[in-house]
Amino acid sequence: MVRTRFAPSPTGFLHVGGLRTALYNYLYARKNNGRFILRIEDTDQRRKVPGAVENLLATLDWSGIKPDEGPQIGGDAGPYVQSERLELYRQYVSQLIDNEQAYYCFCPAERLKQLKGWQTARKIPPRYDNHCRNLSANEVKRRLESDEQHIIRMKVPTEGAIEVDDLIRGKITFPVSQIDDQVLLKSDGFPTYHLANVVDDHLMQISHVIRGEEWLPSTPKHVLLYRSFGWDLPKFAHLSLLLNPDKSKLSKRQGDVAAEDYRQKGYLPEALINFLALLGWNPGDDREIFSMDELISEFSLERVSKSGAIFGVEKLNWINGLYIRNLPPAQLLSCARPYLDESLRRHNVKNRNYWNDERLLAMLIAIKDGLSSFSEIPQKTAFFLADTLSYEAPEIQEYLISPTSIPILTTLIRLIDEESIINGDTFVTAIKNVQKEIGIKGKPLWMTVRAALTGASQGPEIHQIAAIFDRETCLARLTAALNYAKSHLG
RNA sequence: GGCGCUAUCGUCUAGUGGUUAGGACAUCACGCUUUCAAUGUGGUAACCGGAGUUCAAUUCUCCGUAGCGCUACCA
Repeated sequence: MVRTRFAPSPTGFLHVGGLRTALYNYLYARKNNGRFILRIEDTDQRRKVPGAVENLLATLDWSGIKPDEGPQIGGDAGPYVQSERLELYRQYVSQLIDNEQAYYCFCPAERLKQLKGWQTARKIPPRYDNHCRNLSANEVKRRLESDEQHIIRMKVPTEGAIEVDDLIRGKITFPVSQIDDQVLLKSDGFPTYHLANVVDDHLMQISHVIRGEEWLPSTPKHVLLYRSFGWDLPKFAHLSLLLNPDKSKLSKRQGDVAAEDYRQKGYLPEALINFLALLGWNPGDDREIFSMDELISEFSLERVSKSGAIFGVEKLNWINGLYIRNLPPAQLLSCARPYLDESLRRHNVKNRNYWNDERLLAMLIAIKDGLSSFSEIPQKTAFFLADTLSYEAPEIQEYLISPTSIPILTTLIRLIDEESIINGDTFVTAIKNVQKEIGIKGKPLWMTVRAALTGASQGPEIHQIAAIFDRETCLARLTAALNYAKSHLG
């Protein structure tokens, strides 16, 4: 039975790198008819952020990754929050103490700090000096009885090598002499990551540990722990890191790193997932677009690449745009709703009778081809919603403050005024009739109308715009532009 | 400093002991469109360096270089 897990610590928001790790774990479990477990690693009380767990769960849920076991859902191997498993770790660590594979350490933090300073000053590798490794049983007993503050350290062998067999990278050898006597239990009674993750992965019967590359160097420590306990090893797979455009580890400084940021910016979860899946994995052929179900049936660890990948927003934009364009109208409207509301709010639109769903959807359809994320909606819809347009841009004045603008607009207004109903077709016919009447054609004609209607030199087709506005709005805008032209042409 | 990982177009990547080194994004040109997009066609663009193995290395080996990670009572 394949069992994978995603084990974030609740120190903030869900990092997109973490989301990718979660995704690969999820895909691998689903692909192999296994189970995907979510576990919260909150063993560092100081770094705990209120609300982080809830946020994590919500964002994961939004992304479409659904754990089979975890906090809130439950499961046979719970609890799934490490701070609720303290007794378990204490129990297992005392087993190691009994077997002399771990020992009490009474070194105060101050001494360790000094030691480290001394070592780095002499450019020797900072290591614990095993000061408490060989304390006599009597001394340990005495100091424990006098309630001296202590931690528990793993007794790491002094020589030999640990070979880790990684599913993505192959065999990797680590000299054991490089490994410190790791802290297993902290003075506050909480376990360190190393202890907790080994105990939990074993107890939760995790078969494949798929995690970030930053864990590769500590894997031999974990292997040592599995051995000390006499447990079978899970399989390991270490994923490359996600990077900034300058190849440094993906960080807040250079853009958005929280999955939540992308959600807020109007990226569809399906698009983010699709993009993330391709960042380090490929199907072996030319396909680029995958639904979650398709990813599940195609995924394999063999096709995961070893090198770090830059999180390039350009391609995400392309994928997201593609997903937006393929959205059925009803979904397009519901996904865009928050951003439409923002647009309406910005322009202080009160007349929701006029801007009803039908009209909003038509507007959305008019602009959606150029959209790479929903957050562009307020900017792209501004000219539809604004009460008054600005004609100050040079490329607008080129057409409006021109000898041809007054005859064009005057004639068009008259022709439209004669129509009882204005839609895309009748509006376009009216423009063509302007051409017939006054002989102005081509760009000067059409761009003047566009400028008058939108205050911009580019946008959706005139046909579409006119279909969205009603007769009165069309007339009002043309008249406003005509007045502007008149006032500037003397 | 020590240990480890990684190295193909600007980016994500495919691939091979002999290939015109393939695709996608981005970019450029053209077509479509009386605007902009979307879309279609085409173009520019890459095997980190040096040795070795070999008839032949981008591919295998070693060395170097660079980038990254780890080196906490953080995960």
